[in-house]
Amino acid sequence: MSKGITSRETDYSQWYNELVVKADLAEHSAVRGCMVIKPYGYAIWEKMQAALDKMFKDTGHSNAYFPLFIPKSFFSKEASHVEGFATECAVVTHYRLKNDGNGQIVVDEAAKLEEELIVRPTSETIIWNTYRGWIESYRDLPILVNQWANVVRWEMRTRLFLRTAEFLWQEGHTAHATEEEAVAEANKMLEVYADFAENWMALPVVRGRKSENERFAGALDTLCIEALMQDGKALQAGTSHFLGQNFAKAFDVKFTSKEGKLDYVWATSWGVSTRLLGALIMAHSDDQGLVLPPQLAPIQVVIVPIYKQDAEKQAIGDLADRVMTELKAKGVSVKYDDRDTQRPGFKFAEWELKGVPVRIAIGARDMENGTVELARRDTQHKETVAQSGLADRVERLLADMQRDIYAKALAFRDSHTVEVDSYDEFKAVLDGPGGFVSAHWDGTVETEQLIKEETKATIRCIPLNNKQEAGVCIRTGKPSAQRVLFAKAY
RNA sequence: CGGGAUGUAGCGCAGCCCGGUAGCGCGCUUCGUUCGGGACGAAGAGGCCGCAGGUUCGAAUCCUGUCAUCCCGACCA
Repeated sequence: MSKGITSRETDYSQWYNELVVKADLAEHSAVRGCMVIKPYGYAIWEKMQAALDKMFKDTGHSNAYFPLFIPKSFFSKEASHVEGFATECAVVTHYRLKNDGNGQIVVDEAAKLEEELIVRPTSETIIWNTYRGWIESYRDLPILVNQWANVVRWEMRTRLFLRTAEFLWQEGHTAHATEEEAVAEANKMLEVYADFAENWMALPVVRGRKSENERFAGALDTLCIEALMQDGKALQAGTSHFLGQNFAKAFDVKFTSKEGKLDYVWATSWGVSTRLLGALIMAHSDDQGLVLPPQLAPIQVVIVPIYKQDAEKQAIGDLADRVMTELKAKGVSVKYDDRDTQRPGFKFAEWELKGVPVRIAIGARDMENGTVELARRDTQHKETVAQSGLADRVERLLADMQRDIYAKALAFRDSHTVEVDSYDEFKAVLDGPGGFVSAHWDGTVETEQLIKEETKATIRCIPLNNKQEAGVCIRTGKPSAQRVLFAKAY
C-alpha cells in the first residue's frame, strides 16, 4: 500500500477513485464497467441492506425474486419505458457455445433464441407481467413486494459505485386498488429512504419531486432524495415512483373492486443502489481516507497494541480482551489488530484509510497509568482516557460521532445552498462554490433543457412542501410560482 | 458514438526519438535490528515489453493492423 492519497483539493475525482481502491472497497474487474466489490466494501453494503430490509419489513413489505432475463417484447409494451432504457440494454441472443475445431470457443449460431432476452435494467415489466396472474380482486391488494437484485445498464462511462454497468440494488414494486393508496405508498417509501440516509448514512437529503424532464421512464411522478457531495455536486440517492396505471394497462392487470367494477391496478416502484456507497464515501471522507458513520461501519472500534516484548503484548492483550467483551456486549463491533507483521504507525494509517470510527491504542505507558489513547476518525482528535469506564465512554463517543458527522454534512449543505434571482448569479455560483442553487424556473422542459446546455446544471428536484413564491424565471423572465433546486449532478 | 492519451514485474513509471535482448520506486520473500504516527539494513524472487503481422543479422524501440483501458464530451441511478 503506497502512502497517502491525492487530496480532494488537488483532484476530487482522483481522490474518490483512489480512495475506493485503497480503502479496499472495490476494484475494476476484467469486464468493462463492472466492478468487483471487495469484502470490506461489501460489508458496508450488507449493513445498508440489513437496515433497509428491516425498514421495508416494518412497513409491511416482503421480499421475492424475479428473473434476471426479460423477454424483449415486454419492453415495448410501455412506450416511455422502452424509450428510457432501450439504448443501454445488454441482450442475450444465443444459448450455446461450441468448439470451432481450431481450439476456439464460438457462439453456436444454430442456438439462436427465438426471442431475445434482455438482462434486466429494472424489473417493472417482468413483475407486472407476473402480477397479472396474482391479482383478480381488491382482496388480492395491496401487493407489497421488494426484490434485492443486480441489474445491468450498459453505460457509456462508468465510475466505481457511482455508475457501473452492473449494480446491486433493491427495487420495491407495489400494487394498489386506489390512486390515493399508491401515492401514499410512494411518499411513505421516500420517507423511509430519507430516514435511512439521515439516520444511518448521516447524510442530509432534500426530499423532492423530479421535473418532467428527469422523471423515471414510465412514471407519472418521481420522488427523490438528493444529497450534496463535498465538491458541490448533487447526487440522487434514491427514488420512489408513482407509476399510475401505466404498467397495469401495458400488462393488462385488472381487478374487481368492492363495488364490482373492473379497473386497472395502481402501481409504485422505488429503489436505492450500491450508488449509496458512493454517496457515503463522497459526503464524509477526507484526505486521510474514508470516514464512516458508526452506524454503517463494519468495524466500529479497532484496538491497536503497542509493545516491545511478548510480556507486554500479553498484558495488553488481556486488557484488550476485557474491553472487547464489554463492547461486544453493547453491540459494538471491535477488531483487535495484534498483527506483529506491521508497526503501530502503519496500522493507524491503515485504519484511518479504512474509516474505522474509533481507535484505541494501548501501550506500556498506558498499562502503567491505567489509561488508553482514544482517537476518533472524523475529527482526528486524540485523548488519553482512563481504562475504567472505557466501554461506556466509547459507546457515547460512537453516538456523538454519528450525530457530528451528520451535523457537519448538514452544515456543509446549508452553506452550499443559495437562492439566486439572476442568471448571472446562477452561473457564478455554479462556476464557483457549486452546491444547490434555488431559483425560479418557468416550469417548461425547454427552459430546463436550455439551462442544462448552458450551465450543465439540472433541476435536482422541486422540494416537497416547497413554499409558493411568485417570481420570474432566471432564464426566460417568464412568471414562476416557486423556486426549484438546481445543481450539477453525478 | 465523437475528441485525446496510454498499454513494459503485483502497483506506479522510465527506456522508444537515435534498434544490440530490460531498469527504477513501492510492494513481495528470508534473516536481523526495530515497534507511542506509514521503520532500517542485508540478501532474494518476479517481465515471451497488450496481441498479430512486417522491416532488419538483430525489434520494447521502426512500420501496418488489431484489441483493451483511461481521460474529456454526448447518455444515465
